[in-house]
Amino acid sequence: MLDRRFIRDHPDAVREAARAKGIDLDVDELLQTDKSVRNLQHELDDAQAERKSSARQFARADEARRAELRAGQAELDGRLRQLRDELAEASAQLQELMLRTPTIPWEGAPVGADESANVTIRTWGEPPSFDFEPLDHVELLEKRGWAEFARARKVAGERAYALRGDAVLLERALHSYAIDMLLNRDFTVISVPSLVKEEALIGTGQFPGHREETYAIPADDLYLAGTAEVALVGMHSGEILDKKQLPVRYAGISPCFRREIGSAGRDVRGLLRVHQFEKVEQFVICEADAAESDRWHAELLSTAEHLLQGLGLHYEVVETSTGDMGIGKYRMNDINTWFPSLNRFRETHSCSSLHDWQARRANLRYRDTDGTVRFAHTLNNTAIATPRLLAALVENDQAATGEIRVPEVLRPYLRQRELL
RNA sequence: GGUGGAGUCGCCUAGUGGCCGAGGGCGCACGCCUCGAAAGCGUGUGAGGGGGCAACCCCUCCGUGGGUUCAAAUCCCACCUCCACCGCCA
Repeated sequence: MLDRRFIRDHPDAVREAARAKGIDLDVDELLQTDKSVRNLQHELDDAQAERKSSARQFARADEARRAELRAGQAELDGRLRQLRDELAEASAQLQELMLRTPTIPWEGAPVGADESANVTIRTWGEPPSFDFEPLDHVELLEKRGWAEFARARKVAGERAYALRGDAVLLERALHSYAIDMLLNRDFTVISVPSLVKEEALIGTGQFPGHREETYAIPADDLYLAGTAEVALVGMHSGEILDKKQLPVRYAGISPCFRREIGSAGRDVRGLLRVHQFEKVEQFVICEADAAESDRWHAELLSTAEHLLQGLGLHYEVVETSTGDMGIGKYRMNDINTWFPSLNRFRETHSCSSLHDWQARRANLRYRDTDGTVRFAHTLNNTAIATPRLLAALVENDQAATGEIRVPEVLRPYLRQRELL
């Protein structure tokens, strides 16, 4: 969501942002609706003031005066009802438009319709070289008895999986490694609900745009969140934090659920795209300052890179284009990790700055040192999402025997074993 | 799942239809006093929207949404959340 005053003052910037992000939004309609909401509100205010003063006079009035007042009140009531209806309708229309209004993307974002316009800004490491024919993660996991696909799909359908044995320990080691790194950076570890209310999903911006991506539990009016960010924003929604509490830094842990409706039939093999996965998410609430926001963006990105560097995984960092970053993002950098079986990179991390777009939706504010109440900035980035990263790890670190060389950083979590 | 109780301005609390256009205390801020502080005294102390060059003014908000009434924090209904007990349960 944007500031209505900002939209009034900079309609061209909003128009340009919508165009760059490929969002269908009629800014003139938005401006007109905003104008009529304000006009109606003003009329209603005046009528309301009149009505209140009439009711106040009533108590002290004699019978004759009361009859007179009643007549005036009846007339006013009709007018009030009409104004309220008109205002409610205009407000609903405005809200609908506001929810579809994008953040203005940063000036460095490549302009383009989709991911083909993304730009690789750096790469780290080298693809591993093998003196044997490497297996893909599905073959490898099955060879080691580390995963069950057929049986899992028997109970849970397509894209289901079960991890077994050392694969589970390895997955847990990845999460522990990420959590410890974030703890060292003054993040607070927090496990959050995945089962969330609709308002939480509107607050983060998943709704109304990507409803079809989210599992719904209609019997209880709940949904399964695709990321811990939904609960983390929701938990602070409606709050006014003190400036001293900022920045809020969370390592949010949760199971994540995604319907993958837009990619039906793609990546159906293995662990690359599943409906249920485990994620440690980096999440920051900071003050509403572009430079501060930028610093945190760099910090979150750098932490994710450190994690991958520690694991010795080859990756690239991508500057995401306006058309690929989504409605609420100011800036987005994906990190794509190398998958030997695919002979290419696949997205394993996504680092996003939302500026105050999300905070406005969720009504998440803080009191600045001068006493002013402002909408905060929010940012998020993956720390570790498995099993996708687990798949990358086993593919990259496999030996000819099918054993896995454990990266040094994970050994403390695996009883110092060097090979699995 | 059942029964009972509760949700008021950061915190505690007053408030059972019009003097609530929300009172008091704590906390906080500023001032007086003081060498300085404490205590004491005084003043101030929420959010949103709108209008005005400005001092300032108007409207909305007492968990949320409806309803009754000329008038609702107060009465009625639904929902949300919390507490207690019973049942069930990892």
